[in-house]
Amino acid sequence: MGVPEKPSLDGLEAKWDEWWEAAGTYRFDATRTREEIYAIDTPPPTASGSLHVGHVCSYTHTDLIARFQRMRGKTVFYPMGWDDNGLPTERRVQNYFGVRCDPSLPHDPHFDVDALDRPDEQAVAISRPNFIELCERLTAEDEKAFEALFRLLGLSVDWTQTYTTIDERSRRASQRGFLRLLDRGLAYGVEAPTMWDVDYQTAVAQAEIEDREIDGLYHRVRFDLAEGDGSVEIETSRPELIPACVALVVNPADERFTALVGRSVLTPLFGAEVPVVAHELADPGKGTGAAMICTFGDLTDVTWWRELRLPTRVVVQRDGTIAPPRWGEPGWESRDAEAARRAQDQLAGLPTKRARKRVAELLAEAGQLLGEPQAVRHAVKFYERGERPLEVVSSRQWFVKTIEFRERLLELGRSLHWHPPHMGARYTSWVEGLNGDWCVSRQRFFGVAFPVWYALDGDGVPDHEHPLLPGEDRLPVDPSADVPDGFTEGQRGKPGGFVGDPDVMDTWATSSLSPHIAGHWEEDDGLFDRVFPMDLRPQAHEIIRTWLFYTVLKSFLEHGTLPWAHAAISGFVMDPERKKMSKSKGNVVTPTEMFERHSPDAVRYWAASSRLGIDTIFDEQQMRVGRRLAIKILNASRFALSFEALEGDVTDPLDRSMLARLAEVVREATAAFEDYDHAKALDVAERFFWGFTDDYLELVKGRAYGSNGEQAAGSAIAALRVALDVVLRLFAPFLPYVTEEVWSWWRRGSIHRAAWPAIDGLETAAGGADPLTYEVAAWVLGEVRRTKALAKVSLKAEVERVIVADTRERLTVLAGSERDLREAGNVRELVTSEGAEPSVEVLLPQA
RNA sequence: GGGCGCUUAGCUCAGGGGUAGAGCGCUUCCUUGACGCGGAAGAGGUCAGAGGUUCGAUUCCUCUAGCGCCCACCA
Repeated sequence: MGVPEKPSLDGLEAKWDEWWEAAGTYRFDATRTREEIYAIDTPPPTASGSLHVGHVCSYTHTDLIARFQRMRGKTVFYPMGWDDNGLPTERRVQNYFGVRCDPSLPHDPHFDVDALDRPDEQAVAISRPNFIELCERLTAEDEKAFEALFRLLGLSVDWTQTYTTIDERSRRASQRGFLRLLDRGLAYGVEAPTMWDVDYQTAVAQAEIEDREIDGLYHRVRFDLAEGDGSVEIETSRPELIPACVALVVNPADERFTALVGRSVLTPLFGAEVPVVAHELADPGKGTGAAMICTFGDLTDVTWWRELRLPTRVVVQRDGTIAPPRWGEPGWESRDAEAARRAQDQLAGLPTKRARKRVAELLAEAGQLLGEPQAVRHAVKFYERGERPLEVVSSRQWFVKTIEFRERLLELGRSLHWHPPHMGARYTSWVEGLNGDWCVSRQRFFGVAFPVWYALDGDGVPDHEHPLLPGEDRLPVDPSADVPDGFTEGQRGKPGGFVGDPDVMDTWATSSLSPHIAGHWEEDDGLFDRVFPMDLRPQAHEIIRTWLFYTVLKSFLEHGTLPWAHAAISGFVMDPERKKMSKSKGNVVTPTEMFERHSPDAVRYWAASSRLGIDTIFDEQQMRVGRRLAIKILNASRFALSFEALEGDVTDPLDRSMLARLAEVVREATAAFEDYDHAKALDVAERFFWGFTDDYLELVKGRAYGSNGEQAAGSAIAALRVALDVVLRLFAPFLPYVTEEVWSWWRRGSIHRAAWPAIDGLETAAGGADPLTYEVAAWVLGEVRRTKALAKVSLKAEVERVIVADTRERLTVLAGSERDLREAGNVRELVTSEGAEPSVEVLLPQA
């Protein structure tokens, strides 16, 4: 191609992206063996959001590793997925098309959303398969935009390896995974109390729950003994649950209550006789030491209820309101059912928060409330997307066994290579804190359906104990549209017929199979066996407890192994005020803007200068530095390739010494990359490069022009070319565009398929030289420059004499570069003085 | 309440038992045979605080403080 007269960064992106695509530069080679493959479990970004600089940063980190591994000779399995499964997409489709999903509706094969008749602006109910079609249609647009942006960023993804988390392959993998767990008894369905969001009206898993501090009131309430005099006081922030109270609990070692254990008390207002029981989990230090057990106020209640085999009396309904009274019915016995009914009538239909206030008033009127309620701030559990506290609701859900494998899961966490290592602690603390099996069913619509139907008996009651399952060859199925073997569509919902399971899977049930989906599990065995277990999972730290944990769990349950060898955890991008950049905070910067202003190479430079696991400050200044580096590479390369004399053998001591130094740089950069420390690799390469242009190029350019004859010039030119070749390859993972551009001037093929620089070759070229010659020469030249700058004279200004004082060793090697040094510094005479403190005295002519 | 991480120049960050480092910003200078979308140089620091180990601590240990994050059963 030749060296251009005026090199520029403009237009490199379009040119090289097209070239790489046409040449298949980043195409995965499925014919290679496992040892020759580096497989990455790329995070699928959420399709209904938008990409911001945080994505740019973390995806760049992954790309650096991919490019390094590719240059080391690996064929890189670097797929891309789009996460279009789940609530964000569901809500977006509802708003965008004005529809809502009703899973009970049959699939309409002739459905046309554009022809929908919507006279009253009401959302139109459509079937789940039709709803999924709309989700796929809408997200396809986002996915195109995302791909364009990732291409611009220069990600070396193999764009023929893409998937979406709602596509057929993902649904098939999710359902297959579920059926296999079910078959082995590792997944099970059960009616049990679970955390429930009253607004979304769905069960949620522990991983989606977060604590939030809210204001509450402690109410001190008196429970009178059922027989004889006496009472027990308790404190509660949830008096509205008194009708659901089934026992009081105290610690067995708490002597204050020893005499009461085994006796009964009456619930205030409702007159239900409940026992006082003892359990280790009761904390003598909290409240009065005695607590109410309700069905269900929190997960501790569930534990007590289960372990103490207490009865159930549920008052909170699925929409978060208090149920109408049933006092007097079986299980709702009361000393005064009429009074209990009257009391609960005043609460029925109220949301818990309002019922709380009302109960407090009733308690006060009844004289059962002691003192004024005390204000407290306490942590309460919320669904991470929810607005009201979670309730514990009993419902039928699917679970995946987790708890019994806790020790094995902890072991697996320890054997995973975490980058940085301390991120492993988050996994450990999460697994140690798990309090139940993974609830994988959600009462939502857009998601992967459970491949399950239930036979209906003569009364139309589903038989949950014997689910009807499809063969794996039928997957994916939608039980709301497909029919179980041996039935006909006409039998749907009829006594003696069947119904489909209405729930969908937690999105993580799909995401946790990303290695399986990307690797075509059970569909292309050759491929899956070659890429799994994968080498790398890159991801953010906030989803260690979800995506990372569930992927480990699924891989362990299915294969007994870790899904990957390494986990690279990236930090957040913070704005200059140190707030996390996120769409909701309105402080996001669009990547496109940054690409236009600074170039993709420059943006990558900023991303690459931050290390894994560290939060990064968004810094445009750093992008300017990256741009400057890219431009410097263009110009220095052009210069280094511009000398007309013939390339010779590298014989000059300074040239050899520079190459010896470069060998050290390659060693350090390689070690850093192998240790997943890309920032250090960049730093090492960059440091060398700036010295190379400031010192080495200055020192040898006269000689390269021929000032000392052909052979001396030939040595310089050869060394320049070797060094440039190596430096470009060191920079290639970081600055793919500018390095490819320069490579194309004088080399064949793509630099991104070239070999990572080898130390051996450089050491051979250096002929056993020591880096010291280069170091001392650069030092003396720097001192000459400094003197001239301080004297405010041109760098070209002539120097009378330079006197260098140093050790014999350093003065000896200085002789090897004396001629270059005198020419570069325009120095008439160089004198040395052995033994003294190292110094350089620079004598300028008298003005 | 438990845990993890951070605290080094105005800013963003490296470093590591023995004169404290880089880039940016700032100031000054230079139109040098590639680079003004340049280049060179200068100023700038009790390495958060207190103890301890050591001949010597910014570095190792302990504690304290501040910041950030993760986890924790709502009495």
